[in-house]
Amino acid sequence: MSRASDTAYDKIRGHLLSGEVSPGEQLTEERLAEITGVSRTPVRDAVRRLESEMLLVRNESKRIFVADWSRDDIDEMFTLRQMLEGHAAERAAQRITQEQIDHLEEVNRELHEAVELAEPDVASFLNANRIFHEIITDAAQSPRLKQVLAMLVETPVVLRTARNYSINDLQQSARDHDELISAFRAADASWARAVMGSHLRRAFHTFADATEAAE
Amino acid sequence: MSRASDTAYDKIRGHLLSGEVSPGEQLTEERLAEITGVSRTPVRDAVRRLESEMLLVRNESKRIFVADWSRDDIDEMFTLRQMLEGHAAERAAQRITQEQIDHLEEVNRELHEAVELAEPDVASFLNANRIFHEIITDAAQSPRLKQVLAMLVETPVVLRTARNYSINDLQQSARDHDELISAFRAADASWARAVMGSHLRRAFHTFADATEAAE
DNA sequence: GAACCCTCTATTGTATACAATTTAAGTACG
DNA sequence: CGTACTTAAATTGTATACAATAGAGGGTTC
Repeated sequence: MSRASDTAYDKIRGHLLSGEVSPGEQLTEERLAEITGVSRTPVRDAVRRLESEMLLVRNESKRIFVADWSRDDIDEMFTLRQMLEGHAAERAAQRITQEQIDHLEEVNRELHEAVELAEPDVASFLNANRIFHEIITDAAQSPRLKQVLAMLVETPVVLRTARNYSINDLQQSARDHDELISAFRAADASWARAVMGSHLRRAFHTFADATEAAE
Repeated sequence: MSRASDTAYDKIRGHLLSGEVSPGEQLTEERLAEITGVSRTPVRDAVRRLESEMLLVRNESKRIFVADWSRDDIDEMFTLRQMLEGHAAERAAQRITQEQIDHLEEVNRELHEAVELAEPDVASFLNANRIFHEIITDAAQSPRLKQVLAMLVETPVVLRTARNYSINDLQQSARDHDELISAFRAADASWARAVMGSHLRRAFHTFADATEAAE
């Protein structure tokens, strides 16, 4: 994508993830154009992308709204990621390079540091976590799988809930990553898939627990 | 989508599936606008959709090309569909209505008729097959899953190869559908998933055999 | 004749005006 | 009152002109 189109995407996405707008709220192309400082044309491109990520939805007459995510929606999203990232891990175990394993270790070192503080640095954790999963997706060497997974990104509610994750949960997540790296080193596709599966399923329950606690 | 945008999508898609254009061939927005009879704006929307279906690809400088599919790409596509449609069948088994089962039977009757002729009507077969799978995806009641599966549609090469499928393969496909309907009637999610899995995996080998035979 | 630079052309990206459609608001009529 | 009809406003869709960028070709220099 191009410059204006990308900045529009980034700004709108930031807006949606920050929680400045509420689920169900209507947005118009014009208003988004004002916010982002570009014209409606690149805004429309950005909106299309955000629709495919389901951060925005349209009603029957094409008007744009901030998506609302039920607990079941999020459950289903994690289930799909579990299938697809499990498959990605399996493929990656057979294709990953030494350089990529080194990169995984480096990123996971940062992730460990972020969660072993007295007060965990959740923003750093989320960032390192995202990069870690991206490296695996790339190592799977399937453009189609990569494109499909791009639609299943973190949702605003999951990102905001992450602030309430317990230190234990965050550290378990880091240990899952350690084990994934072991599976990749052993080039054991089945192991990699299994670890990725439990990693993502646990992530859903961590989210669900944190949500209940907040209520 | 809107009128001009939809007609552009349909016409370009038809063009790509018909085989009038060859893999790797460059297309320009302007030329597509001429073909479709609308301006570049809706053409750009249509191209975005076809990119997400990977019928079109862009090079590093954003120029548009007809996608080229290797055998491995198609293998991977069927594998992803197997996972996701298997999941869809599982969910559908727990949610499908009597009306939807009736609809599946009606569509599959047409499919049977198309493949039990002396000279099978492949176009009717493909159409009924597509509708059959769509009903199941709808019955799964997961908007996200539906959106993801929309990216994994038939490819030009698979559609063109279908002309070479043997009568046996086509009839086995119809029998798979019969068994899926049985699984839905029994509301047996595990059975539905298993049948869908073997159905799609066999479909890949049918394609692969037909391709080899043609060479 | 090969490497580099320059210009011209082809192609995609952006802004904007206008068209089409949908929602909202009034207003008349029962 | 409320219901239906009419008109106005809001919103998205489309066309088009222009801007930005990438690619191709051609010429110059060594």
